[in-house]
Amino acid sequence: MIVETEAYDALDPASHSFIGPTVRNAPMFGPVGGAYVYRIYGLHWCFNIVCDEQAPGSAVLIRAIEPVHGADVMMERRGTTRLQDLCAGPGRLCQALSITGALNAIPVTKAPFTLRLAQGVAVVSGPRIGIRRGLSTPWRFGLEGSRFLSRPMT
DNA sequence: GTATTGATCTTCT
DNA sequence: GAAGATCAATACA
Repeated sequence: MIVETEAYDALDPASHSFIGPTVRNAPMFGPVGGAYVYRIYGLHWCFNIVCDEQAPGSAVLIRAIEPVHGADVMMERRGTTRLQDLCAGPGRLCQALSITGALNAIPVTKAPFTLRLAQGVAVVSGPRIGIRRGLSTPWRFGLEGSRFLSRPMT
């Protein structure tokens, strides 16, 4: 279950789409529902879902998930058995779910992806993580009280 | 517990 | 050539 996200759009200086379409960020300007997967710091992958038909260049970074199914497989991929360390962080969840650049630009509405809407969850917001001061908009969203966030929402 | 640093690739200057 | 939507190991308190 997705428990933490961050929002980016083309008007946001911290967004990859801010500079306009390039080879790397092309999926952000592609069809809504597409995956945007990019490498960061040379070794981790980050997974976004393209959104907002009315505003090209918009996407949501998935920052943390709560393991509900297949924790055993995730532990094997991540090399840890600590539940809180499995998927709490954009790079970690990609390793846990085996998301790589091979899935870049693929619609998340098709295999190997499956998305379902969560029911009755309370969402809170806060400043984004890892964005330089002044650019961190309050566009981070998390499940209230979740123990599986990459960082507390405060 | 917090702080620091290395890993190592892609993109843009 | 520098910086980055990060993580894990290490050093120290």
